[in-house]
Amino acid sequence: MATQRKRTKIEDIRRVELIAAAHRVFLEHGLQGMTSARICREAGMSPGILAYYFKGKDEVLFGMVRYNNRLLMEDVIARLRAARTAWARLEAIVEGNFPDSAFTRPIANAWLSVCAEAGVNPQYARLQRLFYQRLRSNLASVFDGMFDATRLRDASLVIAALIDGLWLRKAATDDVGRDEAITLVLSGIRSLLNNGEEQLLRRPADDRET
Amino acid sequence: MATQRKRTKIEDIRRVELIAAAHRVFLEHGLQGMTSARICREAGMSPGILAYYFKGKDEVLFGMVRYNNRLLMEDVIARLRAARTAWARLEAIVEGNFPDSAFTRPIANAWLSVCAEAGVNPQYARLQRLFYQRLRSNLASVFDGMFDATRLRDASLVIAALIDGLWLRKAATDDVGRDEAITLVLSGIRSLLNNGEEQLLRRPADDRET
DNA sequence: CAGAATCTTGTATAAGCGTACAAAAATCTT
DNA sequence: AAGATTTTTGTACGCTTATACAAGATTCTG
Repeated sequence: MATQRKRTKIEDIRRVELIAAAHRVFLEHGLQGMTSARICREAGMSPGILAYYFKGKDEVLFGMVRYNNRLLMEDVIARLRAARTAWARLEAIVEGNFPDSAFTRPIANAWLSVCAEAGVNPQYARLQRLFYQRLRSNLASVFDGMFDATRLRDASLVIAALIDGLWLRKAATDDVGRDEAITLVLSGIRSLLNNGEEQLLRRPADDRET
Repeated sequence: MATQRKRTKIEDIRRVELIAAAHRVFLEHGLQGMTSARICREAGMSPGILAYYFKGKDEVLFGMVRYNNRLLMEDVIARLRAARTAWARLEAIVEGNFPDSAFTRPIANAWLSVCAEAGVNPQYARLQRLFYQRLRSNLASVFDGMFDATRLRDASLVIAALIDGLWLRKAATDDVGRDEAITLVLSGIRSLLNNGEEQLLRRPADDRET
């Protein structure tokens, strides 16, 4: 029992350290350059350590993606809870997709390389789909009762596309800042809504675009 | 002279064949899985042939990307030339970004992997930037005299983001068809324009969304 | 402080990659 | 057709990678 407790503790510590190191390497070198050796070196450990705590490199990677998604989602959920109007909830969702000081070129690139890998590795594709479903259900919670199913779908598609497209742009040219990206998405959404749902959504004009 | 002509001919043939084979491999296995050996096997030649006609693998790759970009752009330019109204020109640009029967998951994925690589390889990044500049100058030609610089920039950003986002979505979940994607982008643009530029752009209501 | 369990290291292995290159085959020249 | 040139082949080299594993270091137990 005592041994059990200690073993578990160290094991968890190392796993977290390795995942954190993997995350740093990931952001710096992309999915491609995230090698086992580099992860271990970044964590200040020897090359073989990774195989001791993880079944393989993929396990580290999935752990990392899961970890980050959870952080992101917790943030969005917290913001959603604090929001009082429908528009504020929209803002929360959008801002949650551009996490504070995480809308940077390296991160955009890293995320992009995961998307690219998802096309080959079904495991990644599953994570990707989960991500989209969550965004869509968040949006559904805002538009609940305002839109019919097809209009909800269209709106979700367009909003998701806007967000993803701006991330992609960030990765490519890095000429859009976080605040500008959020403003663009929100004003895009406003345009969509003003074009037919004037009465459905409480007018966002009384809010600030921040 | 005769030798010159013949040599050049064979050389060009092989280069084209290899680029075509590279393209097929690229679509099937992604940028990652596009190895020299596979390209040669796909072309029905021996592994060493690639080094004979190209300086390295990258040269094949850049040739491939350039070739495809040129095809795409020629298509857009032809459509633009045929368009008579501003809205028709917009349609041409948007449709040109969803080439006929090329809006498929494998292609979306392949394109995505190039974007991801562009974050590491500056050569790719250059191609990427050229691509964006062309889209932007095309859009500028439509909005010429209607928008000021900042508004043009915003519109270009949003439209490009919409297009890219839908491609990314295609790669991830493959739940959007080509026609639907075009419709979504065009109606998104319409919303944007209706929200302040009613008089500037000839009303698109008299056009069909096709 | 032994002895055992746990943790860590460093290296070895095997696979896959791009590329170079000698030799073989094909083609052209005269 | 013989010799020269171009084209193609197959292989081999060097490098990088993930992973396995024996041996050493550390920590816990009694």
